Amino acid sequence: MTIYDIAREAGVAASTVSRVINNKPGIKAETRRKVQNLLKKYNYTPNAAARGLVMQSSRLVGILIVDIRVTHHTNSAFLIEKELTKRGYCCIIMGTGAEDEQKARYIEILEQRRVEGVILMGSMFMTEKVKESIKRHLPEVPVVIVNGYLDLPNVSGVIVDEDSGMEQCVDLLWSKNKRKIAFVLDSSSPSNYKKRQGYCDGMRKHGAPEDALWLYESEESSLQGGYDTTMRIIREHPDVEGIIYSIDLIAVGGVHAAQDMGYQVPEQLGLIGVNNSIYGEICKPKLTTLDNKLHELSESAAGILWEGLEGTVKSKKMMLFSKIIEREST
Amino acid sequence: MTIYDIAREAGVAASTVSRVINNKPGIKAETRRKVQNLLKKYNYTPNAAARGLVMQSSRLVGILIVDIRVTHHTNSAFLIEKELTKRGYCCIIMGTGAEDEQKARYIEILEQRRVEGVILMGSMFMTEKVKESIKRHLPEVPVVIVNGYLDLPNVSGVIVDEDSGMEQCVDLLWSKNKRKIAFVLDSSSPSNYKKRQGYCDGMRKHGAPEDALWLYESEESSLQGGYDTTMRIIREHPDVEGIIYSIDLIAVGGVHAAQDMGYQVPEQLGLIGVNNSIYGEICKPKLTTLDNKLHELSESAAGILWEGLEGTVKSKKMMLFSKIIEREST
DNA sequence: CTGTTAGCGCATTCAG
DNA sequence: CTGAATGCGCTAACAG
Repeated sequence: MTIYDIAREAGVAASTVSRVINNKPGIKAETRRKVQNLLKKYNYTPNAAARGLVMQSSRLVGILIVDIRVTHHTNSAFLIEKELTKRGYCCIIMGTGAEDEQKARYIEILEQRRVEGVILMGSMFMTEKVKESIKRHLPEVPVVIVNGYLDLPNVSGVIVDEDSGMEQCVDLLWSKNKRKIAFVLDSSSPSNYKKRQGYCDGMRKHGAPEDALWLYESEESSLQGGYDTTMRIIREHPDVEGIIYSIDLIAVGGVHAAQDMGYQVPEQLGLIGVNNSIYGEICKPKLTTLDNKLHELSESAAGILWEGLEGTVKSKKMMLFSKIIEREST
Repeated sequence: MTIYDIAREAGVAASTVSRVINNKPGIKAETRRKVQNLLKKYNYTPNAAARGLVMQSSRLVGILIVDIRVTHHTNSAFLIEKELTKRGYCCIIMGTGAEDEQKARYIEILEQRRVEGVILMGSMFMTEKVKESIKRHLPEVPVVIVNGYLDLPNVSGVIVDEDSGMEQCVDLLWSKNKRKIAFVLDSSSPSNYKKRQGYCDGMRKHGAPEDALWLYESEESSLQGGYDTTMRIIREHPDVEGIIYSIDLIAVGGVHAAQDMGYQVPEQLGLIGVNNSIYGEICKPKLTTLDNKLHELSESAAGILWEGLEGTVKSKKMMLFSKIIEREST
């Protein structure tokens, strides 16, 4: 069903139908009514591709997420989608996969769809290949990275000070007389490296020698990964007094391991996660966590993208501040 | 940058450029090379809207999710997207919101984008309004509902026997000498009503009188909701011996409430959730849960949609069987 | 092997 | 107030 089909049956020209569809003024009430009836009768819906082609605009925003199973990313996407949908844009969410190749590939796919704005979810998009792909395929379109940044004229970033947040976590444990503190990374991402850096800085600030920096990496970013890694820490350092994890989920695995090994949490061993996620609330004892302000991050990102969509595209960098939520595990 | 721009600079016709782009045979190697160089030089990418318009095909599949924050739905979407992307389709995921109006609205949006297939995630899409909207806007396109079904010629459904699964949960508690069993609903959805039905049937099967059917509804589908509802149950029925919840998350809230009230789980009070989610593994004691076969459900849905995309569209109905994962809470 | 032509469905001139 | 003509970027049929 096209406007021509409608036009023919209504005995008018296609342009008249188009005008009715778009609520343009200057149509006789009777004609309008007649066309509208036909529109309804045939459940006519305009073809977005054709319309986008002639209007030179798609009203499409792409949201790229490395792994849509990751709760804190979909939570964020949810907020952003709500915000942008309210403002008349159509959001399409896509899971890219972790490979750099794929992330770059999806940026090209977004160009093919001629999106007018892009949200990149997470620091995992801070790579050279992604940067190159944006420069190549979307040099004029506003792009906002949630918890990341790339130095390009059309790319903005909203980041959170996870490094200094981590320092505060070290401070917190230190204030509870925990001195032997390990750090566990769940995966390789710029955000996680920043956290690790914050841990190291915090430890050094308190005068800890280099060999007191116990750095661990979990095999996988899962409950089991956190469990296994914590077991390893306890085996290698039975005198450990505190462990900071790069995300809540593996921290919860750590809580389980500590309990299975008979360590009292928090008296004997203080545990901290990151994200202020539901996992920390489910856990028993409830997990102390670094709130990295996901909600505010998303709202800011949506706001900045909105500015870019409406006005002139420019690069912007914004920082938010994390905050410790102290619960029962410290 | 269009094929005309490329054609002009290459000194050939646009159709030649098109042929090169689409790897059609019958182009002199030299011409092909010359065009390809220009294509690369300008980072040319075809406009999907224009191509879709002339080819009468979008290679687009829409995945509708009521709330993209719900883990078991995004997990499912992840699997489906992976499957369909592998097969050359571009998946766009959208969060519709819970209102019936919105769900129907998004179906229209999918028609505008001329998608070639649709996945509806969850039984929440089993409503008259959605059915009407499909009939109106997508009567020819293959639609697959994950854990649901609508009686329309182009709609298929993969469902799981959550009702009989629930009966088994009752059996399990009964076998542990729990007789006073309550049931908690986390939200209104056909899937949840089926679960409730299964609970009722199970209780009756064991000869429980009607007034032994303790039906509860949580204010909200959250940890807190499960906690509060469980508190209410304990207050109203201090002699309760078992509680079955429609999803893991609120069951975990129940575990917390039971512990806070000094009930021994599982000795005194047996608790069961549904979904076999990570929440149940985090929880202490670990939650017994009804595995509703999310993974298989998703794979089947992707498979059925694939058949519809490639062959003739028809309606199909498929049933999978749930299975109890017994852990520490029963 | 390549160019010309037409048309996908729509919005927007410009006439009338 | 309405119609005819044009073009958005692309592919395909038909010539040559």
